[in-house]
Amino acid sequence: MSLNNFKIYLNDKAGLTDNDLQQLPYIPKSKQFKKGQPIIGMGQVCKDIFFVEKGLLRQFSIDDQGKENIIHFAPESWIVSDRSSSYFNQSGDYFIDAIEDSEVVVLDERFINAASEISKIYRENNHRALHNHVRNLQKRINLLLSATAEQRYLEFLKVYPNLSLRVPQWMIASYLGITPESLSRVRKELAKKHFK
Amino acid sequence: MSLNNFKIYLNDKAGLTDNDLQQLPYIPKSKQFKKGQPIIGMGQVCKDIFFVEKGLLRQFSIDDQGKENIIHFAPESWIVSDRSSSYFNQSGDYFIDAIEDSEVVVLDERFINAASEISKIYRENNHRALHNHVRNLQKRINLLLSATAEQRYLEFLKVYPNLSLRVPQWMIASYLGITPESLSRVRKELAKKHFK
DNA sequence: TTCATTTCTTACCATACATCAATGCACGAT
DNA sequence: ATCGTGCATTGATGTATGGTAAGAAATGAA
Repeated sequence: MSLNNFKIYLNDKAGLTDNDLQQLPYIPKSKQFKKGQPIIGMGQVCKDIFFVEKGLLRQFSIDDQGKENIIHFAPESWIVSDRSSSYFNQSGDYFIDAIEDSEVVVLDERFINAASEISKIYRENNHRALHNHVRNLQKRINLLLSATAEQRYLEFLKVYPNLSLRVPQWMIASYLGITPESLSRVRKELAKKHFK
Repeated sequence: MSLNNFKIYLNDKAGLTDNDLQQLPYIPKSKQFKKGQPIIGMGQVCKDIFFVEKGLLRQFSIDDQGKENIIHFAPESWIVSDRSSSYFNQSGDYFIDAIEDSEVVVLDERFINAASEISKIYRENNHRALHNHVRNLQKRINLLLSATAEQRYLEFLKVYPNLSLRVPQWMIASYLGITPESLSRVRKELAKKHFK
């Protein structure tokens, strides 16, 4: 419960000084989530931002055929939220749940608004982070438009190093937009290549 | 050169009052671009935002095999920019060019920063617009992960109504992540279905 | 207009990935 | 240990989309 990662985030990424922190309405606490436990469900309006102190979350949608599509993973020190829902007050299109037992800091609207009021730096960093998010999403779109399953898998390994062992393969497959069977074959091919 | 759409944008979408406008360092002018003319090239650092007063732009990247991938189209009153490049001062990953003869308002860093300083509403709207952008990108990823070429084409028709006749089919195909030949076949199938 | 170039369509075959089904393996519950 | 359940692998086959090539149609230039 030490919230080390979160403190680093507040200082380094968010840019909030100790002085700023004292002006906030409250200091966020973390919540525990068990493996498999939902953090938000589809259809809920979600105004919170989730900071992952420890563990691993995933954000995904479920399409008409009932198939899960994983938008992204969030390991330690990453942030997730259903921004579409939070900003437009519409019911969200996404689920978030825990892949591992996780410790998550929940930042609600009040906290975020207060931090934005208090600190220009926070505002700017927030904006920058959003731009970075857009950058990543566009890159993902590019890959989905043009890359093969193998290329997308290799990119996944780059974007999420160390995650390939923590995430079950069928989830990775879902993230890549292929079936678990296909991913298995891709991995087999890659293994073959590396022995040559 | 009346900049009607742009004025509507400044008032309605950006939320800048007449008073705000007078405080700005300058009032942006529009530039003309001929069909096919580049607006920014890959590798350039781009700190500008482009508002389309009239005409039609596209944003795209070019992958290793030299294939163009269209990220999105921007008809009248839409905005494009290479946000990844503008915010991180890195060379951009994208091209923007004109699909039709176009009239484009170029908003540079100075303008955007000034407007952000002057108006809290502008800042908030800007932020909201970014969130909306993220929402759209995520939706696009979802489609690319799970939908067939036909479903993606139907979605394109919804997102960009009236554009299917203005954009050459090979560009639509590029946006959808399929070949022009496949799009041709998809359209044929759809026509067949509608006659029954 | 006429000619040249680009875009669209169609046909045929190739390929990547999906689907289905069977098997094996790991891990937790009892 | 034993069973059950979910996950990963493998093979056989199906299907959507890609690649190539040719001709038709549209567009643009002279």
